[in-house]
Parts: sequence; C-alpha cells; structure tokens
Amino acid sequence: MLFFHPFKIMKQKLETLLQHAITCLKSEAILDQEIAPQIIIERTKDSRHGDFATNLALSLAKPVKTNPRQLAEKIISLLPSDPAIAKVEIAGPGFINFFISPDSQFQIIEQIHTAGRNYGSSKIGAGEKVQVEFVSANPTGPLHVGHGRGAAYGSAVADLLQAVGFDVSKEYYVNDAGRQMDILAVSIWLRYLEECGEVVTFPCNGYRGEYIRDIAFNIHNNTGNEYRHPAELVIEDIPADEPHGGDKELHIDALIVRAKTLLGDSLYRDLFQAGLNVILDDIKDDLEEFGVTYQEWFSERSLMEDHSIKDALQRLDDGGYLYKKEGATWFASSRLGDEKDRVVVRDNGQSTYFASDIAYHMNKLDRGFDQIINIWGADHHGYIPRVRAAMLALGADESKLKVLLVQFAILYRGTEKVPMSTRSGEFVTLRQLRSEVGTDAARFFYVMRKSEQHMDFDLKLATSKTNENPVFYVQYAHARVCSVLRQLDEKGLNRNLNLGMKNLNKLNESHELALITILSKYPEVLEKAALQYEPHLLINYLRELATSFHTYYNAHQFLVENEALRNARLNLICATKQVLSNGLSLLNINTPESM
RNA sequence: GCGCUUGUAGCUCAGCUGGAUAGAGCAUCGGCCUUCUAAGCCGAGGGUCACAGGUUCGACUCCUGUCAAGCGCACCA
Repeated sequence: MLFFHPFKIMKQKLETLLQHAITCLKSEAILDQEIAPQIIIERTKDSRHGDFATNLALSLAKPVKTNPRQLAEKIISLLPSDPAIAKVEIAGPGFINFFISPDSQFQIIEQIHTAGRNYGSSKIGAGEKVQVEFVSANPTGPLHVGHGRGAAYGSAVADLLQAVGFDVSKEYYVNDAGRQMDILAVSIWLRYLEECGEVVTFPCNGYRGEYIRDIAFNIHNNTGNEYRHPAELVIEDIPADEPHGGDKELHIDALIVRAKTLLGDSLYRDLFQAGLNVILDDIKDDLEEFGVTYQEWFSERSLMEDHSIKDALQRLDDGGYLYKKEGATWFASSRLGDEKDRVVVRDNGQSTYFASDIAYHMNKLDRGFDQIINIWGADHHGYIPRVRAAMLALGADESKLKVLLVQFAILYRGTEKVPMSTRSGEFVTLRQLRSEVGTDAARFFYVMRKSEQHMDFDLKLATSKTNENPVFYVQYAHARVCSVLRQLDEKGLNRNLNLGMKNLNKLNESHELALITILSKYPEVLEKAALQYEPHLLINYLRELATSFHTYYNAHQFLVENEALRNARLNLICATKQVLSNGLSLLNINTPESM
C-alpha cells in the first residue's frame, strides 16, 4: 500500500467507534432511530485538547434533550477500547477529545521514510482530467509582476492537483489575433522606420516599451530596408492623434490599415509574426526560468484558421441562442444568467474576442476535461457570467468550469505606489523582480497570500538583502538538518536507521511529540490545499513545520552520546527534512543543503 | 446606479467552511552563542475581528442592512 495515510485511518477508526456508540444510544432508546448524525472529527488546535476531537455530543444534545457534557460522558462510556487511543476526555462545553497513543504516532516517521518523496501524495484525483489555464497574457510585451502572481499561483495549483492524483494539463492561451496584436505590429513598424532614418511621430496609443525598439532594430539589421516606406506616405491623410486634437483610436486604426496597404498582406504578416515570435519566446523563457512549464501553448489564431469559431457559433445558432441586430450577431447570454446579451460578430464581419473564447471553451470540452480551471486577473471577473452562459449554450455541464481570480499585486517602492501600464512601458517586469529578489523568494512571496487577497508587494523590502523573507526561514530549517548530518560525518559517527526506528519511543520530549504531530498532518494539508486551490495553506504549513523544527533544534542536542536516542532523533529530523523537501519541491522552490 | 472582491494587532497577513483563551511575521521592548549554522530560540506589550441588527447551545466565520477600499459594467482584448 503505497499511499498509506495514518491520519485518515485514525479518523476512520474514531468514526467507527463513535458509530458504535450511536448504535448503542439508539438501542437504549436515548436517541431516536431516525436520526443519523454526521460524525465530524477534526484535528485539535491545542495539544492540551489531545489529537482529535468531535463535537458529536454538542450536536446531539438538542435531539436527545440533555446537556452536552452529560451526553458526552454517556458516549464515552459506550466507546469500545482501542490500543491506538491512550485517553478520551470531555472538555469545554462538551467536546470529546481523543489522545492518540505515542506508539501509534511514532509510526509516522517510518511512513515518511518508506514513502520518501511520495509522502503526502495521494490518488484522490485519480481518473480525473483537469486543465489549468493561466497567465495567458497578450504577447505584446514582457511579463510584468502582475502576471508573475498568476504564474506562481497557477503552477502551484496545477502541481498540487497533480500531487493528489489528478491528470493535469497546464495551458497558456496565446492571444495572437486581434487588434492589440495589430497595434503591436504597427508599433514595431514605426520604430523600424525610425531605424531606417524616417521621421515619424509615435502614436500615443502604441506600445512604447524599449523592447519594441530592440525588435525593430533586429528586423532592420536582418532585412535592411525591405519594410521601408517614406514617412509622408505613412502619415498621409491619417486622422490626428489625441495630443493634436484627434482621436487616438481612430489614429491608430488608420495606421494599421495603412501598414497593411503599404506593406501588402505578406510582408505585414511577416512583420507581425516576427514581433510575435520574439515576444512569445521571451515569455516562454521567462516562465521556464520561473519554474513554470506548460503542456500546451494554444493559439487563438488557430481557432480562426480551423473554423472552430464558425463551428462554435453554428452550435449556438442551432440551439437558438443567436440573433441579428444593428448589423451585428448577438449571443443571447442574458437568457443564461448574464446581465446582457453579447456581440459575437461585429457589423464589420469580424468576430469578437468573446467568440474566440466560446470556441476555445468548446475545444476544451471536446478534449474531454472533467474540470476546466481558468485563472484570471480579478479585473476580468465581469467576464465570468458570459463564459458560463456559453458553456450552458454549448450544452455542457457548467460546473466543470472553475474560474479562480487572482488580485493584482500592488507595487510599492517604500511608501510610493509604482504606476503600471503596459502601453506606457512603465512597468516592473517579472524578470527584473526575479533577478532582484531571486526566483525562490518571488514564488514563495506570491503564493504566500490567498489569491483573491489584494497584495502589497514592497519592492524595496523584497529587494533589500535583509532577508526578512520567510522563504529563508523554511529553507534554513532544511539546511540545518543537512548541516547536522555533515557534523555526524565529521565526528566519525554513522547513522543507524534500524536502531533509530526501534528506539522511536525514546522521543518523548514535548518538542519531539509536537514535531511528529505536525509531520503527520502533511498529507491532509496537501489534500486540502489542492482541492481548495489554496497553495498558501501549504506555505503556512511549511512555516509551521520549520518553526517547530527550529524550536526543537534550540532546545535539544541531536548528536548525543546515547546511540539509540541519537539515531531516533536523526530519524525524526530526517523525516522533517523529507517533508520540507517535498513541500518546497512541489512549489518549485529550492532546498539548499547549506546557507 | 448595478455587480464582484475585500475590511482581523502600528504594518503585512493567517484563522482548518459554525467550535474551546482570535494567531503568525515584521516593527517595539527584555533575555539566550567556550555545545549540531544566532538567516535561530525564549519572553513581554499590542484587538470593540469596519459598524448595527438577526439566526443558535456557540458567530471572525452564516443572513440582512450601513460605511469604507479595489475592480468591473464595449460591436477592446
């Protein structure tokens, strides 16, 4: 039995015992036969309350019409005895507290040793295909620190799900079609023309980042004047830009049209593609260096090229969900919970971004995923009802769709808010952040907070080398165990695994028992963090584990004279090292052997 | 105006889906290195859980209302 979880077995055992007591209560006519109480067994917060507790007496007090403490006493008297349970107590208003026998607790150390890197993993998600789509930033520039949070969170969620047995596929939706990409192409073209020596005024709505100049520079270097046209022709009869009393949208749209006519379809496409490739490659490298990898990079444009959009719209039409109004085609999403209907084909014949998204979700459904998880920036929350409506209209079970929102991190430099806008080119990139604080710290920091929580990210603090960052605290615990093992070696001592396992019962210091209890919680923490999509629970756990270890370290010497005790302690701290390593690795954070 | 999210220590955040005395980290103050790394440990102070009602044995947690902050309400993506 590879995935053996003592805690689960313990809970099941307690449940069986309590069930027995309930049956007795019924046969003694204390409890009505009809009532089937839910037995809830939870971990205690405080070790003085034992290891597990149930509120059964509290919830049954009313139907039984007696006070909870009296009932608890009765229940306890009806419990069969069990060697794994050392003590049962009544506490507070009527809780029943269970104290697990130490022998039973010690088993966990052997479990961890046997399971190794698999300790904590499970199969609860077995047989279920899950897709996690995240980041999916427009390939119009480098990723910034806002995307970083989505990347860290999304990959953590996916990896957690994988660890508990789901068949997970990570995917990036590439918005390689649409107006924003045209604006990118034009921005590159204009910078290119500047490289050629033409004098053009850059549109206020264009992408102004330095990376655009780099791309233009390279294109000019590689292809010479192939894309060159005189500036006069480029701006001839173009409506004025905003600073000159015009409309910036009209201005840039006219420039797009001009670029297409002057360059022709083929050259325009080449330019467009060159920009896309450079930026997308950069994003891929960036994410990979951040420890984020994907199974699939899904192209929006492919949905147009293989007629998926047409097919999807056809399906909506077949269901009677499409209608024409004012030259456009509308999806009657308001009939399916959206606040109003949405355009899917504009009056100029172009399909909207939403139409692509409908096709994309149809494609996801067709690929047979049981769960479709979309991780979006919180600013897109208004978009959820229309996608749900699309799922329904496509005849899908909309509960398959889960949208998890990530609040943007608000950047500060000290007390000063850092303004961010991709267009203005004024942003801190993920790459900058990583090089300043390190990948480990960045990942840890991002995932440390609940995803829907607004997050203040103080660059000054994160970039300062003062190491207030909790990631070091956890890594340090791991490094300390390694250090102890090195010391063992230096002292010419050997580790005797079996001797240690035989003497686990010598671990009776309160610090040791506390540490063992925490180690035993890891599988349930992992399971919960995965099923609730809350990786911060894992971080919290690792911090708690590290604290417990550091406390123990300071209170007791591990490398003691007594060989039996020494090896028992070594087994305990090696189990700790294993769990720290499992947790950190899952989050793609390094586990240094020395610091 | 409508909708979504948030409001917990001076600051940044947890709080196991309704349980026991609301917890960490940072900051402040006081202790601990001839002993396995002091990036550590121990202790102290600090709270009307935004506010007001309600539901029940029991509410930070659920319901209603109010206030405050962020975001969204396109034939943009």
